[in-house]
Amino acid sequence: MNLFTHVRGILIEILNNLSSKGVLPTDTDFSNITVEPPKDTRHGDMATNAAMVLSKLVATRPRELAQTISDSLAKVEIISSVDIAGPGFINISLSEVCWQNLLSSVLLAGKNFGRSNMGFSQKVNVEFVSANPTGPLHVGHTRGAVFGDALASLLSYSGFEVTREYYINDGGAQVDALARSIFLRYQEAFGRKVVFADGTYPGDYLIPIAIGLKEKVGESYLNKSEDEWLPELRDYAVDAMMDLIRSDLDLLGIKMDTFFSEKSLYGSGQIEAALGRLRENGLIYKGVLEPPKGKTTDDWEPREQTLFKSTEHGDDVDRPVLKSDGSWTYFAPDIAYHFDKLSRGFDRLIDIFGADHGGYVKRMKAAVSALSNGKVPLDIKLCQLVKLYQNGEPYKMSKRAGNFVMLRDLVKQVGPDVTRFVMLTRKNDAALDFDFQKVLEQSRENPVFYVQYAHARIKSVIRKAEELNIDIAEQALSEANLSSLTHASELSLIKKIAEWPRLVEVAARLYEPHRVAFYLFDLSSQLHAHWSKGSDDQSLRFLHADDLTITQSKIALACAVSIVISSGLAILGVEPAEKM
RNA sequence: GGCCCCGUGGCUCAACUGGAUAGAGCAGCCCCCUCCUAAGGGGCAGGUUAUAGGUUCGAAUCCUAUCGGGGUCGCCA
Repeated sequence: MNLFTHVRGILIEILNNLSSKGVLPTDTDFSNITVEPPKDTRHGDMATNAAMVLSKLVATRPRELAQTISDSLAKVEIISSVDIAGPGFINISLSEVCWQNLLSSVLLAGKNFGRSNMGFSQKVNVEFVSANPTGPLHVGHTRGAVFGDALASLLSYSGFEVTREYYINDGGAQVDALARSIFLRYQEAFGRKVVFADGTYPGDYLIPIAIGLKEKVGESYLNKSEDEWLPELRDYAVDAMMDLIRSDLDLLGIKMDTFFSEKSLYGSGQIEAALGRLRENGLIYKGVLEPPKGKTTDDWEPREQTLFKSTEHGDDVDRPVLKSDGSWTYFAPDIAYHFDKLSRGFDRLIDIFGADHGGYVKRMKAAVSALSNGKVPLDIKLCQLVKLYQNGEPYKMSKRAGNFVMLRDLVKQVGPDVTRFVMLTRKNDAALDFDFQKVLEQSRENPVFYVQYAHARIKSVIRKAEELNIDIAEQALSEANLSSLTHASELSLIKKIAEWPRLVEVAARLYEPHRVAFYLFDLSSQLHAHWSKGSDDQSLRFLHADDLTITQSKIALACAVSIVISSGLAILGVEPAEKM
């Protein structure tokens, strides 16, 4: 349960009451009235801006209105005190019993504490990674992969029906280049000398693929012309690359629900159908674009093109859908792909792009808006670059030198948990520094270890409690007598736990899984602080061999913290540590 | 030049999308293990939120301009 929405409900009831008494106008909009934890805990447990928001409507001073509202709030059973502060905040404190009861309900809910139906089972499609099938994933893809997967988990935790999807760019010329590169390696496997020209892929990862090809087709390709082997080899190549990519994703624990092939859109009439839909709405026309403003226009020539009128839907310029040779631009199958997503009945679409694709955001949104008549929102989250460091020194990657750091090498070196957590400790639209050494440090500077250590400490005392014959089942703990949990440090730990459902809601609404990581760090910090207080004040320790009732109540608290930590880590895709 | 993102203590970042005295970690100084995991905790110090205006009860957050950093810019996907 979310105590904040509960108290907000009580508040709204009071406000409705004031409406019917004529103190407030009838049909007042209460939607921007909030009940939130105050920044400073000395201000109480919760604060509402109600009086400040509403005072304009009734032409009274905020503090005066606040008095009226707080008179009613003070009568509510779970509320222990109400006061008015600053420009008209109403600060609310809840009774100790209320917090103790909350702890019980957390234990009763177990790992479901924090889940919500905020999404109303709406169908959401999260498209992410979608790397070109020309090689294994590298670090550049990793952030988007982790972000998309965590966002998908977060949304599904919040009651959305989520599909994880990968768009395979297997339609373009790069697949030909890939096939030719494999053919070179294939010739090499027969001892021939080969040269990798510009535009081919010289990476070692193609060697085993070519050997596989040799085993499959023998010598049969050696003396054939390109137009004979190329069509077959294209499919073989893409399949092989997608196997590589799938196994890379596996290393991070990412399972896609759907792999959607760009190629499948060609020759099936789907691109024509999508563009047909736009044409019906009068959004396809032939015209000449203006040259880009201010940019050097040496090679610019006015040219008539088939254009999508994306400016009708918020884009800056209209976008071409046909090349001069009559084939589609990249954008055309992308429109068709999103049209396909719409036809599959999703209520909202989310695309995760690298920041270098920021220029496509407006046109893609325009396309979805046009195709769905503005009914289905497309949200595009951009992931900024990851800068690699080795002991504080920038780690240089060069595509030409071929020393690109691969996802699998990264994960092999630091492990999937560290990779995932660290990638999520920054907002998606801020650049991220990733230092191979620092992420393995075992200190407070490393959030992964800090959170894991908190969890391991809790698990350790729970194991010891079990040895004292305490029933550590969540059900039993939820029924324990918790009235001894009255110390400020214990109550503030409970209050931090109580913020979890609200935090999840905010993070899900804003598509910001990093908030989960920061919350877990905060919660762990409080746990560590509380733990240390046990050194000065024996009564705060979790284990009391001479008083099992007290011990049980303390273990209930510890257990609730571990529940929230593991739920949060589960959203991030990180395994909680039992021991360290 | 157009568009998008970013600018917060010496460093790396938060700030519940407009709330109260802007919070953490690192680095610096001081302190805490006969005691559930010190891989931890407590304290001191450090800020005109790039700059200048504006919007209002109230701005790091919204608007305008300027400066600085990154990305991107008509048939490459």
